[in-house]
Amino acid sequence: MTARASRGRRPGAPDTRAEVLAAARTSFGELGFRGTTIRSVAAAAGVDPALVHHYFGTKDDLFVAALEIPVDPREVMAPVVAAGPDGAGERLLRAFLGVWDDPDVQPGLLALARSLLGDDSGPMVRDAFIPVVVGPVLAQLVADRPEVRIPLVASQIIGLVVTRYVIALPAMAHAPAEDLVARMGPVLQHYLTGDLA
Amino acid sequence: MTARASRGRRPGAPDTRAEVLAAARTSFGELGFRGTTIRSVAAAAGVDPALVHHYFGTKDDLFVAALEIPVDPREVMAPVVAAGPDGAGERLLRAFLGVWDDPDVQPGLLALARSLLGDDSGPMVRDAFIPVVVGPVLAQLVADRPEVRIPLVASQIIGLVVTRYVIALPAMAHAPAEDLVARMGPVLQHYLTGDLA
DNA sequence: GACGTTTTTCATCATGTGTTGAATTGTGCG
DNA sequence: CGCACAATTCAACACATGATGAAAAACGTC
Repeated sequence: MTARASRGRRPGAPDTRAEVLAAARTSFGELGFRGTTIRSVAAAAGVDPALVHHYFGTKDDLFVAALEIPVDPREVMAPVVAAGPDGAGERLLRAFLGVWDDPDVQPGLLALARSLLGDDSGPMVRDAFIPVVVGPVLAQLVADRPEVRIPLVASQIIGLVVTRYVIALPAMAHAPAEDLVARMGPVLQHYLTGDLA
Repeated sequence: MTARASRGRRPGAPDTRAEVLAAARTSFGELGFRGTTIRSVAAAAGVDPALVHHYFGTKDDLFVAALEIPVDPREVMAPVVAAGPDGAGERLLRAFLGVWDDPDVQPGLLALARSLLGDDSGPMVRDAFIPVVVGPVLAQLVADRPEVRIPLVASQIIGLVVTRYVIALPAMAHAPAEDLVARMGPVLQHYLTGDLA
């Protein structure tokens, strides 16, 4: 306790730990969890594989560290839901794209998405992610029959994520966010509050 | 040529080869290419791993064998495009769901989709699958600006595939096909021929 | 019954992986 | 300087996987 000041070596001038984490993020985002190897991450960071284990423990630990995202979904969505259902489709999309297009956040989100889609984590996203995280937020925007409308909204948003970020279809990946808001916003609005046959 | 009739042993009464192929299909569909192991496929078929190699060669060969699908996309889509743009959204969706809901075809398609999404085959679907296979078909249904409309259609259909088959959100997975046609058909129609802001 | 062919298995190799623990280097503090 | 501690690397283990080639088992044909 008594001013147990640090002795010994200080963190290296180039923050190696951060470089390893960044390499892990992009690798997880591009190749998924199984496709990413500790050795390849270490190589990308110009470092020995054992160092990766030294900083982050097991591979799973490294994965959750790579997923750490400086964004609170509820905080982002608060203004969207606060403004009521009118025009919610476009605001929802704008907020969503704002987060995903942020270069600081995108690698982590991509890693999350890639693994949720690829590595047999169907149950994860089906039983936890959608119902617990995004479900309650969308529920406040929906006109009625949320059990029907929310999956429809999810389907269009997931399609957007896959085509724009995961697969990166040129027309989707390079389109300005506002173009997508204009084209897909009405569809989301329809799913949220429109007539549902 | 001269009635070189088969001598030796005949194919086993329970068609082992077919069982191995079926096991491979479901495994590739549930766990993707990387997640599937030759040993697990052999175990699921109650068979020695070497037998898998004996029938289908390498793991890649097994994969393409598992993808063999008794469906010609152009044949399925022909009536859809033949009837013209009116109501094409609903017809497109109906034909699509008809194929995917066929239990004979679904495992192979799932394996294909899972791997296209998961195993870093972005370039594959981006540069080959969409432009070559589905692009030309959709191009015949589109009002104008195909480079904008086709990706939008793709995004909604991919969202449907992911939520209904890959992730299997209950509301999407258990919905009767006609319900989905009624709810999402108009959206596809809008992407195909509607006003695009 | 004996041969030939196919099916099926056994034993094995080479490789890549996650992980670990000891050893080495480097830097600041007394 | 020399000590303490952190950063970093080396060497190696245990394990799973894809793949191979030879042997054994099953079955129809002559």
